[in-house]
Amino acid sequence: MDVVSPELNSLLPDEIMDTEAIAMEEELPAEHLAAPPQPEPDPPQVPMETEVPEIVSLCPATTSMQMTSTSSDAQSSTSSGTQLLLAPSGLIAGTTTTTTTTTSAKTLTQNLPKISSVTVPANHQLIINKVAGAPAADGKSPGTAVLKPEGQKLLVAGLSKTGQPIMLALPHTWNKPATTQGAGDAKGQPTQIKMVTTVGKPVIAVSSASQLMGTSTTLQAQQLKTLQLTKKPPVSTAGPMITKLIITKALNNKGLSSPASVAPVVTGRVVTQSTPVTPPRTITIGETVSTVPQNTSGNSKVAISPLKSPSKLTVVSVASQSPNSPQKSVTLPLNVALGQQILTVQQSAATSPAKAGTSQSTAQTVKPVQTVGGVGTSQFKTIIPLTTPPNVQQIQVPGSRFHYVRLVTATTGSSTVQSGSSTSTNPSIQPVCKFFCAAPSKPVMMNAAVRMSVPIVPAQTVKQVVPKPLTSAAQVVTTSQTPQRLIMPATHLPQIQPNLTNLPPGTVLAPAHGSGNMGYAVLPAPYVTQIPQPAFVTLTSSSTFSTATPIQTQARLSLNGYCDCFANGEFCNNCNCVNCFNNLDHESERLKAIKACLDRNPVAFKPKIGKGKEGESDRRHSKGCNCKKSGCLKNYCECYEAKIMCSSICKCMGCKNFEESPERKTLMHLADAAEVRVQQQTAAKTKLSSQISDLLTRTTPAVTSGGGKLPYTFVTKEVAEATCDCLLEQAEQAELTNQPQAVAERLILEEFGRCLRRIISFAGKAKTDCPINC
DNA sequence: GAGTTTGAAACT
DNA sequence: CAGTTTCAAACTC
Repeated sequence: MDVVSPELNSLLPDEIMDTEAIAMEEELPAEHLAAPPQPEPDPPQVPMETEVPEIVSLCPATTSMQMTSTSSDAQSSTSSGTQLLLAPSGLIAGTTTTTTTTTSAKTLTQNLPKISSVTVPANHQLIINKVAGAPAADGKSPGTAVLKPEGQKLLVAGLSKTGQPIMLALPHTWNKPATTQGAGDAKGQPTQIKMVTTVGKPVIAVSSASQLMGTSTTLQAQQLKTLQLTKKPPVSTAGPMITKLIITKALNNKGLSSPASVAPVVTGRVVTQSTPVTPPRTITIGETVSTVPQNTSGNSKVAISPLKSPSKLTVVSVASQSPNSPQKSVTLPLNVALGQQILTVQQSAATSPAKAGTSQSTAQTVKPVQTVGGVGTSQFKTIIPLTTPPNVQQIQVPGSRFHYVRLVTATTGSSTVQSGSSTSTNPSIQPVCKFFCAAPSKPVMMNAAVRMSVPIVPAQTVKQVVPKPLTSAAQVVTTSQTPQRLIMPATHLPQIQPNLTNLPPGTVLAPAHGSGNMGYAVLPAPYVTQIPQPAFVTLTSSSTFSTATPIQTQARLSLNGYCDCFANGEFCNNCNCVNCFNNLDHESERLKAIKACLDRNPVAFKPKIGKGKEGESDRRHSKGCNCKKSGCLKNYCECYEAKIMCSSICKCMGCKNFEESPERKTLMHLADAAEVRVQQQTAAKTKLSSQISDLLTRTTPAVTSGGGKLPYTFVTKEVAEATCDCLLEQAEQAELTNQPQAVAERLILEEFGRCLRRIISFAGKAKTDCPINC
């Protein structure tokens, strides 16, 4: 039984479709299959505190990619290929999903070949191991079972919005990308990553041979669809290296009618059936002959969409095509209509349009590749070109909230990624920017919404691609909302882990031009704003990065660690930096600085506040504070600032920021009291305003109804005299009774009030009785 | 708003 | 690893 230990899972981001666990699983020796693996000492990464892409799919970035729509078992196309099957994911995190996950998992297992174990760790990740020797066909074979006899692993990364578990099947041949990275990957052994959902419908598989071809057939609207991408690396010694990307997702398109049921698919096979709570999203896959002028021989465009924030669009472009490979023109416009979000992804090859797949794109045609699941909100679809796992590296940089992916391929093709204009309203993404310069956002609450459009093209391939209408074969990636985006170097970083699922919402990845490794960039919103025009972002290839090239000169002025914008992986925007290099104009310096920072401190960009170990508080400072004078009771202390107590890892002196600290309690009480006062004051003001407003609304109509000015009309000389008489009478009575002056004044004022009420009453009555004359 | 204090990060 | 320097936020007046 291969199970991710709870402890390990506790260290993993709940909301992340954790592929890291996958990598870890792969590292485990075979003998560990019988026993739960020991968690690694350190969490693979700090949990992202923001959104998590619902689904991240990768597309092969090498020579060719094909997309063809097939039935459920179409994915089992070419033999030795790396298959990635991504199932729709939705809300992954959440403690409340455990039950559902378990139930769904059980359902799943019923249709799967003998599964030795089904475990649902705390983070809702489930790894299912098939019993060795079970009569299950090799997953590579077309139409065969997903699980391999050796015991293929299925990882339930989470639950989709509809509650269906997201299964990620790991091939035994899966190798840790970091170690197997390399264009060669001469093993020639297929690597399969299959993410499936227990709920789904017949999949539309897209398979291809060399170029990204696509034929997508919409079996049913709102059906689960699978996109299979096949790619062949140009260099393969042991045989054709084919990377297949199969993405299956039950799309939840609110705008569409909900299907009665959807058949889940595992590698093209229906695993289970269940009735989705919500209608699956539908992504339209439109494929047309590439007509957009592009320099790149082949490219794939992938859009990764944000999780929580509907406004976020992540675009990952990674397809590279070898010049020698047969050109198969494929234009794959993907129209994703998700509420207000429309995502269009195009993939096209330069030549041979005749080979282009014929996928009908309709308004409801949906592209399978995407995912995203915002928590409880309509989300984007994330489409990520997939490379073979070994060629995928994750760069987790700025803050836990941003993850970068580096895809390394040996291809020379360049790719173009384009993102259309988008309107964003959400902000939940802004994850990280603890001190986001341009926005007042604070660490945990980042709600800086940024509208922007990020066209990206590979360096040296700068061509403008005009976003086209979403209608059919639009060849742009459009999102209604876009988030903060970061740009990261495609350098080879040791800490890079293959985890494309951790791509932050709004992440835009694009391949860098040039042969060899491909670079990807994540562009922050500010970055876009710096683009004077719909220009394209030129991405720097990894080759430009030299080892440990600290910025010692001017770049350091603003690219040092002191800049919060930089520390948070953001471009400076509207901040007060002097000689700022943290901008587009100094992209290379910035990238080098990032590299230098990461060389010094691999976790430099990770969030400081992460999860504590099991049994400890959920949140704790990752490094611990080092306060000496503040007693950890001032905002100088990062722990205190984060509203968490100091932990054992803190090196502070005279710490008073612990549970039983009287000083801390006092501060807390004072803070609470202050807050209560503020609330009370606010409430009082609100109430007073309401009363005044109410008084005006009640009295005014009686007095001024009909447009007349009754108060003035009825306060005649006689009325005034009568009122004065009443007041005098009241004064006399007070005097006769020897009332104190204060009491006398009060009685007089009360009498005056009564007089006014009578006047108003008469005025209103007169108005009603004689509306015309009055 | 200016000056001081403070602690993280960079640097040596 | 420890000490020093730099820096910007937090804090005080």
